[in-house]
Amino acid sequence: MRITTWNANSVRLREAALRRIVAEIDPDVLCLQETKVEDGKFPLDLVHDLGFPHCHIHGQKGYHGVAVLAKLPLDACHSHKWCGIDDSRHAVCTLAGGIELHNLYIPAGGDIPDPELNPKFRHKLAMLDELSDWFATNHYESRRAILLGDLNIAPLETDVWSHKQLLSVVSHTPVEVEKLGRLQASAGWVDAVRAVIPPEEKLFSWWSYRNRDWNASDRGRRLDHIWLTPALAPKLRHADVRREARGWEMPSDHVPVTVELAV
DNA sequence: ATGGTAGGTATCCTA
Repeated sequence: MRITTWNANSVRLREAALRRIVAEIDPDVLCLQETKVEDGKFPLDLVHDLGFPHCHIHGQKGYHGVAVLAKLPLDACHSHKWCGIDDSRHAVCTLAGGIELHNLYIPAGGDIPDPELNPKFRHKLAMLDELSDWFATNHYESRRAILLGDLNIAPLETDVWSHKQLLSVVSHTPVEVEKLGRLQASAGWVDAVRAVIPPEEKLFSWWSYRNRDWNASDRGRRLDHIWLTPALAPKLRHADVRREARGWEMPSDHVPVTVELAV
């Protein structure tokens, strides 16, 4: 089973990219973030045409929005609200075989890395805390589950183009990395991509639109992740971060990240 | 140190 996560940055503008993801990666489950569309306007015809008869969409007008597209049936689809804010940032589905999939879009957190001064950064840290408590309380460590999505944090030094220059840039600050570590510990989540691609290698999944030549300057960050609970980790067979997708026509600023599981 | 681009919505917010 191949599972792909991709921050589409507006699903309605990415028909060509979606067709390419299906043609070149062929995921069984495709999880999207930043769909930026309310459910009534989600391009369902395209989803079915792409070969996904099943989906769980959870969107809102203009901002955020997550979706799970699947070749096989999805059970117990629902969504979560965090920090008392009704943003569309989390979709949950159970895959055939009883694997629970959590598709997350963590807040980017604004520009100022100070929770006192910046409510968006405060929200980001608070959501990480709530998620950590929730996964620990519900004993996910003993379950078969997948947590993936745009977590908007690059935890390792090799997950950013310059560790030193990004230490006070939101996405790589020590306080965020510590809280992401706490979330990872909440169920013993295994970073599936880094289990395949050595942590010593630089690896990015996002490049800003603001760089004139993203490929040459290569000022990227690894913001998109796929994690597995310990029970599922032995099933991991392959992982792929599709860097070339950043160079496609009408690209998202994020590229697809995929794992293959022997289930 | 600054500003650069993209997307959605309504002319400014977010990333």
